[in-house]
Amino acid sequence: MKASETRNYIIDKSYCLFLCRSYEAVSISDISKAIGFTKGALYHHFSSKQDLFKAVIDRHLDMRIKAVDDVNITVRDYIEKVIEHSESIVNHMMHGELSTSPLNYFALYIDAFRHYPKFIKAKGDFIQNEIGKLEKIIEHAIEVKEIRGDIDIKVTATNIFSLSMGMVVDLLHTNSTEFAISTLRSQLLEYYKLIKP
Amino acid sequence: MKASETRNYIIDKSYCLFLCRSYEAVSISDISKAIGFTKGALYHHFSSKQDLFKAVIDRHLDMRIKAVDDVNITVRDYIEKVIEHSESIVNHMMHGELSTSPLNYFALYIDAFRHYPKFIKAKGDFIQNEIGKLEKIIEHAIEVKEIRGDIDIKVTATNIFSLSMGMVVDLLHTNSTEFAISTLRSQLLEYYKLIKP
DNA sequence: TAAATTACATACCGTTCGTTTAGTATGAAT
DNA sequence: ATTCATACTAAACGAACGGTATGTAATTTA
Repeated sequence: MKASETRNYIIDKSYCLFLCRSYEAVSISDISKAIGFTKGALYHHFSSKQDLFKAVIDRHLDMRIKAVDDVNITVRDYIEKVIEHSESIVNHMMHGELSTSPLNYFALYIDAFRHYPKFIKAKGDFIQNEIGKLEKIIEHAIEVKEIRGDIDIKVTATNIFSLSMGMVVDLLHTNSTEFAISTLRSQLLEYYKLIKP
Repeated sequence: MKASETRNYIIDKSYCLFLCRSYEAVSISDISKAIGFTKGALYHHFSSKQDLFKAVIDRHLDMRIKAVDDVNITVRDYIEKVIEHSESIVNHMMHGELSTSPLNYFALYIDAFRHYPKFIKAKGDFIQNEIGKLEKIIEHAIEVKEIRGDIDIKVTATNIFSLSMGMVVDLLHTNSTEFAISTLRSQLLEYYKLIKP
């Protein structure tokens, strides 16, 4: 098999293991069993366990979650897009080929933070950028009088962002995607109701 | 030394290690070095690593975060109490005797979820209870016309709760307690402004 | 077609893992 | 004074850890 194919194959299989257990809990032997190759083969493609882990994170956790690119949309549309996007992510988590708990995704993020320092910085920048976009959308919405003008733009953006983040805490305990999504929808729409003129 | 004292001493020392690294990453040898006793002594007080870990969680993560007991307060007071309470927790995290990142607390929660099944249930119940209390406070606030009557009580309670949860995401990336707390305050007060009559 | 490189397997390295077993001071109770 | 449980130490257990050295079949290159 071609090297790059095998490499990606190993990364994908390892991803499943790292996702369902922790970095430390997954051994090289576990991985070699899962991929059907020996440890020697594994170390032919990756220089160390950390090296493999970083490759896993780069491939599977670095895909930027751009729910919305266009900043020229209404807040209402933004909310709808965020809900749609959250739904697709959650469904992918829970009902995808490897159905797993959102808790595992959190855990993988934390593992990435701990074992791959650059990742935490990238993630922080991403969030800042997302909120920045949202601020512009809100600013525009005020101009066209979609929402009230007496609100704090920065804080409102943070609030809307926080609400979508709150969903994940929800998911951690309920384990029902339908409930979590419908709750998120209610929360965002309630907030939208409040900031309408 | 008395058994119970030693036991608690071991739990406290182990807590520091489990907090700063993960369950798997902390070995029995690490712990025995930290406590200054041999591994044998450790196994005299605890039957297994898991047993010790559960004791750590019971002692250090089970202290219910009851920011507010009284449901006969205004929403405004509730918000103030939540901020105060969050501040004290965050300060304890970052500037306590063992100054650590909030990320570590998250990680410990996840470890608890994974290695101590009953904990996840207890935590879910606790959150439900907290939101329930908040609902009563909001209900009362509507009656006395502190806040608008046209809001959804359940959703509003969830929203306020989500905002405080959003702070932790903030903390994960900023690492500045002052900023996180002041952001939380702005967020909650902005929301309060929106639900005022 | 011969040489060189790639892609793997096999076998093993020293270390550390969680756990157990046997033994020893210590202090209280009989 | 003797018993006896308690609180610990010391040493070792097999298993598993991450990693490596060497070997070999297959593929590519010259």
